[in-house]
Amino acid sequence: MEFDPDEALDAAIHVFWTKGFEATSTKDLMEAMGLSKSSLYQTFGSKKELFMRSLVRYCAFAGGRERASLDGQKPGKSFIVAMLRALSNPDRFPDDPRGCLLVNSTVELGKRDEEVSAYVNNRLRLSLEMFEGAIRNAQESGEISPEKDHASLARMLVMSIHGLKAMSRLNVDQSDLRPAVEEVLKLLD
Amino acid sequence: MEFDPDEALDAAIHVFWTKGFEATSTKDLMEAMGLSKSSLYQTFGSKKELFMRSLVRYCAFAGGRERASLDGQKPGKSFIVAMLRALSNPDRFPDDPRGCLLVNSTVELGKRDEEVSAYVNNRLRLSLEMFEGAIRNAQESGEISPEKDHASLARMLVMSIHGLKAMSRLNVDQSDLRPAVEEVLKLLD
DNA sequence: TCCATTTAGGACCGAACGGTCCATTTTCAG
DNA sequence: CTGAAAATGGACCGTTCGGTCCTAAATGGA
Repeated sequence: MEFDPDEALDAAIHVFWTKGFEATSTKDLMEAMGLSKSSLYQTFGSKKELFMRSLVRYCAFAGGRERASLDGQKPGKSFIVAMLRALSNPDRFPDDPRGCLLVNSTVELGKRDEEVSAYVNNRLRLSLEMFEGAIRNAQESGEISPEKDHASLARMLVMSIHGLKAMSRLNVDQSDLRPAVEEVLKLLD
Repeated sequence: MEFDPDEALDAAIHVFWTKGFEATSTKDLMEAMGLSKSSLYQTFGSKKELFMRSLVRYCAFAGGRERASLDGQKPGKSFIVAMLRALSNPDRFPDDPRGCLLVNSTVELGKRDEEVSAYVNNRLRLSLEMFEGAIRNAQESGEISPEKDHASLARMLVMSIHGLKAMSRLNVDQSDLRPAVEEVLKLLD
């Protein structure tokens, strides 16, 4: 039976997401992915390579639902609001580890691994550009005051998301974070 | 020569802060603390206990300078502003790892270690209460509109700090984060 | 059916892990 | 100076780490 590399990657994502890179052992990965050690190394080369593949695949899907809901129209204020509310919704994927693999990786490996650092930096830039674009669109359509600084607003949004996802790693009542996000969204008014 | 346990702890803090718990080995600790393995285990029991001691000591000092600058007066809006600006100042301690050991520990261990999780939760509560108190003080003195919700504002501040510290782990230009913090501070007006 | 490719299983590797133990040396107070 | 306490270095422990390799079994296309 040929295994599906994407399914296997999804399982790997889940493990790395939950435990982090260092605390995940090859044994953890074999069991979660349902692969023998030989197949694992044959297919993915090394733990680190597998991690990078997982990270890339994770990013390809993260936030995809919200982006998809745009359905071709230009993102504006309502897109930003929907995105942040969705991110602060604890029931988003009931069975997945809370927090964000990208944020986790930033904190765990950002200072220690060049490859991860470079990749995450790139994703960060894309994310910033997306929000900047949405803010500018909203300014053109009059949803957001044109006097506001779209660059610093976008950075503020990205920073808030990082805070949200970092705090989600605690077993606190997630609903406590929604009002905080609502406060942040007031900056768009 | 008797060694100073506090100095040794400071060295341990530095290592855990930089590398995280999992990626720090006993060898790393011995070298950084200048202790033999025997002395290390004699004095601190285990890697985990040493980590907890480090975390507690870190917390005893983190933000202490700003709290000290209060000099007895009740914290208000200017305290909050000063605190967030100080936290977003990359040159705060030139030689220490960027980011925050508490936030790092939240992300790395929050979901996986009960003891760390409980401690960090407690710290979080204290932090929230401090900001809530400061906001209420500022509302009483008229610095902040009394119509604002001090609870969600405080959560928003704590969340922003988490975001700031998480993003600080990347080798990005730190000065990019200051405008984001300034945006957040506008919510206090 | 046959053969080449995949996959599985597990033995095996050296290194590093966290941790223990003890004999020796160093320190310091009386 | 002396003796107890503290610190050291290093041997040693079992386990696990990431990773390799080889053989045997399963698979699927021709």
